[in-house]
Amino acid sequence: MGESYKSANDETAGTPARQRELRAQGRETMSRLLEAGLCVFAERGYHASRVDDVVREARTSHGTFYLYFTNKEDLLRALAVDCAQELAKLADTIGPITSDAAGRAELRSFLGRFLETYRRYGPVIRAWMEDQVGEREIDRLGVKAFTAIGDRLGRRMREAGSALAVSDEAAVGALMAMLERFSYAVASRRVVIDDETVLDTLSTIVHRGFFNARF
Amino acid sequence: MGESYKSANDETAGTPARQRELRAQGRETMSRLLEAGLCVFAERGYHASRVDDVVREARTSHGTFYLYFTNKEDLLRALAVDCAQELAKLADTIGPITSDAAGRAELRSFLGRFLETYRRYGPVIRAWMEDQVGEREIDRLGVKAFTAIGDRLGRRMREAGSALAVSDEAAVGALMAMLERFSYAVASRRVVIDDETVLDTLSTIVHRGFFNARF
Amino acid sequence: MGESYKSANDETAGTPARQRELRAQGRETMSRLLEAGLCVFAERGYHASRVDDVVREARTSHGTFYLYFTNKEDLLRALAVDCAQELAKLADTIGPITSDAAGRAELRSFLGRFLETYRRYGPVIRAWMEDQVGEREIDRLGVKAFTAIGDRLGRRMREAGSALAVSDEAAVGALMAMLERFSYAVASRRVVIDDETVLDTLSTIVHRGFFNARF
Amino acid sequence: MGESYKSANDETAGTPARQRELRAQGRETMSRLLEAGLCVFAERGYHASRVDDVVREARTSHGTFYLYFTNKEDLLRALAVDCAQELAKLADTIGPITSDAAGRAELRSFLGRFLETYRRYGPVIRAWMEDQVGEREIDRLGVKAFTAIGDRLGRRMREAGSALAVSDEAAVGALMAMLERFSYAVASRRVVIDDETVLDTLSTIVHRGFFNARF
DNA sequence: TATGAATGAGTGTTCATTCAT
DNA sequence: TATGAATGAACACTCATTCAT
Repeated sequence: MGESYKSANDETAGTPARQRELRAQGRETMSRLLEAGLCVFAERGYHASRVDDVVREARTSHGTFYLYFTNKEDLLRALAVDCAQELAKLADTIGPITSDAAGRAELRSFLGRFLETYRRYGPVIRAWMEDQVGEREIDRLGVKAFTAIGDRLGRRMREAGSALAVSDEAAVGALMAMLERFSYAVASRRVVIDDETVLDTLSTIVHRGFFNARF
Repeated sequence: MGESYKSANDETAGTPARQRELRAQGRETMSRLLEAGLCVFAERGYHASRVDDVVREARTSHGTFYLYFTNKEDLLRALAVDCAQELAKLADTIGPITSDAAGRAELRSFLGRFLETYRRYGPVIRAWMEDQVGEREIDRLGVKAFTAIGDRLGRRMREAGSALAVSDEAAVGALMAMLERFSYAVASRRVVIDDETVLDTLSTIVHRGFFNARF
Repeated sequence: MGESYKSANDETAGTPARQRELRAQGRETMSRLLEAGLCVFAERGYHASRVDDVVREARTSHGTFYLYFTNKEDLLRALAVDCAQELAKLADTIGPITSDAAGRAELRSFLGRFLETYRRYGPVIRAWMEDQVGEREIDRLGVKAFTAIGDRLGRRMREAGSALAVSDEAAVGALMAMLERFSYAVASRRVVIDDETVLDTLSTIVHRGFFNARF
Repeated sequence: MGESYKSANDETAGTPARQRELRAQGRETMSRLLEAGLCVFAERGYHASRVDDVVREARTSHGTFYLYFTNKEDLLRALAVDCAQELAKLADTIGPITSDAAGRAELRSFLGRFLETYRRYGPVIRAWMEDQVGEREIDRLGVKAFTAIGDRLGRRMREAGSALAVSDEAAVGALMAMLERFSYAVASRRVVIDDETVLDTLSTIVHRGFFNARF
């Protein structure tokens, strides 16, 4: 990833205050800052992260940071744009999740990709879920991205004939909640279990709980 | 709740630096501060909450706060002690969750109580789950409380013959993750669904996904 | 000592804001506060001492303190009055310090009494010497007391024919400086030497340095 | 002096939290802060000095202060390092103090240099002697520096055959006490006497009292 | 394009003093 | 006479942001 400086013109996120055109060196610096943001936010969480930490991680200076981002939130926004894009792609790849073994495989595959995405964009997703963002616009990106995935999963549930859940909305909400928080636990090593086990267990549970699995 | 000033001697949490004897007025003020803490933390989250907000909410002064708590963290600790106690009680009440309708009823009842507890102590639980606490001791309280519930639920799963989950630990982790985050979504009105629907849906899903429900 | 509550009417120091006449219980409380002041000031120094410490030491309450003293400084003033009185008495007892053995004995005796006084009133004297007092009046007490002793010692020097010191004023200043600070070192156990040795050494040195000792 | 930013690497005192490389401007600011510290501490004493006073004196901002020192104590530490160094140098220069006129001249010269050092570093020395420092490490610097001078003077006393003082330790203690406190009195203009007179008087007295002077 | 330096509003905490009972 | 409770001004320290080079 890390191509937000390409989409900068469209989104006005992660755009240097004055300059638009970035040369090689500029792109390199910005990329380093984005990466550092991801890294520092992951360690401390967005709120507790200091611009100072980011700058040190990116081996650049305070002044330089504000050459590329108007403030700390702007860095988050840039990352959020990338993350939302990634999640949108992810939503598109969710194939039919049938009640049989094939459905379970599809589900497992999706869960794996979600976990992977969380591994990279976890801090952004956390900021969304933990309500750390003070700005509508960024929040909206998250809501939109999660809604896209949730809607798709909801549709797949209905296709699977999983009518037992009283409320689709509640079911989808519960599923997304579990996905997000458990991914956090796994990605942050709060829960230490190898990925295979995690995915096996999770797909089984979700398949049975939400997708009417038969076996 | 709000009786931490009773258990103060045992726990030394939420106790004025020098173990003062509190009279009626003092107990009243302390109780107001605890309540205000819960309220403010719920609105803004622990980290973003200012001592100033808490004292304004409690209609008292800045100085008074430090008469009862050594610092902001100490207030959190006091609340955490209460919360942990509540959760411990909750863990004890989780009866057998069989695969039949009775089991589902038991599960639903537990989920309802959990949600209720979350409604009161949500901010404390959030602080635990979102890793906002800088202190081991407080964290330990949370880990212990959640472990107690998780262990109990895990035992109930095994009793229900729900052997399909590859890893008990992963399953319990996923369940707790869903419980915590979905309760947050519901309690904070980020997801707006009436409690009955939430509980119906959740108990069905969890019953099927984790407790081998037959129907 | 501790009779400042008797002289209260004359000095208006250490006098309760409203009441003048103290009954037995009142005198007892005030005395406890004075003693506590001495004790706490000695440990932490006047400036660093908290009213809270004094009150705790005197096993009484915050409110009570302000029943007897208008503020922290007022407590110091009360002690300063006592101390000044003591030092004045001390000044009167300084007999002729001749250049012979008898003079040295007289000197030693004075030094012993000074050290004793320092043991009790050290913190007050420190406050004077370290310029911790923000109030003219209290300062004046100290200056007056020290001047009285210094004058007397100066006279004894001249009587001893110790004309070698170029400036009487400077000599007296140096002597008082040594007395005060060395007493502090000894009384506070920063320098750990038994009193006999201290007095032997000091009297010898001072006798030779300031009083033209022959032997 | 004021070269603590040079010795920063060795001592880690007075160094910005994160070891920054200081350019000309930075060094200039730091030097201004050190100078201001000396100035303000001298006026009010270390304890009573406010960081605010220091930055006002240095004509800089509150935030800037914390760019160079982690806290008020750290500023004191930086000054203490410089002061200790200066005193160590001073100790090395104390030549033999014989009982004759030459010895008196040597003594007078030392006293002059001590007074000069006190004029600059008085507040630091005061902080040491008045026990205002809450930190072992800084204290140790002072003890070490004073011990070095005291040891040297003690040796010179013994060389001078001044065996009359019962206890070397007590004699040295008394001498250092006098030096410190009288220097304070002179440097702070509490005692107003011109330097020549002070030095003449002091050297005579000390020579006779401690160094067995013959004349 | 890069950087070290400077800033000041915001926040946590202490403590002398006053108040109500 | 005694006391626990309350207060708020004063101070230390942080950190996002701006500035000058």
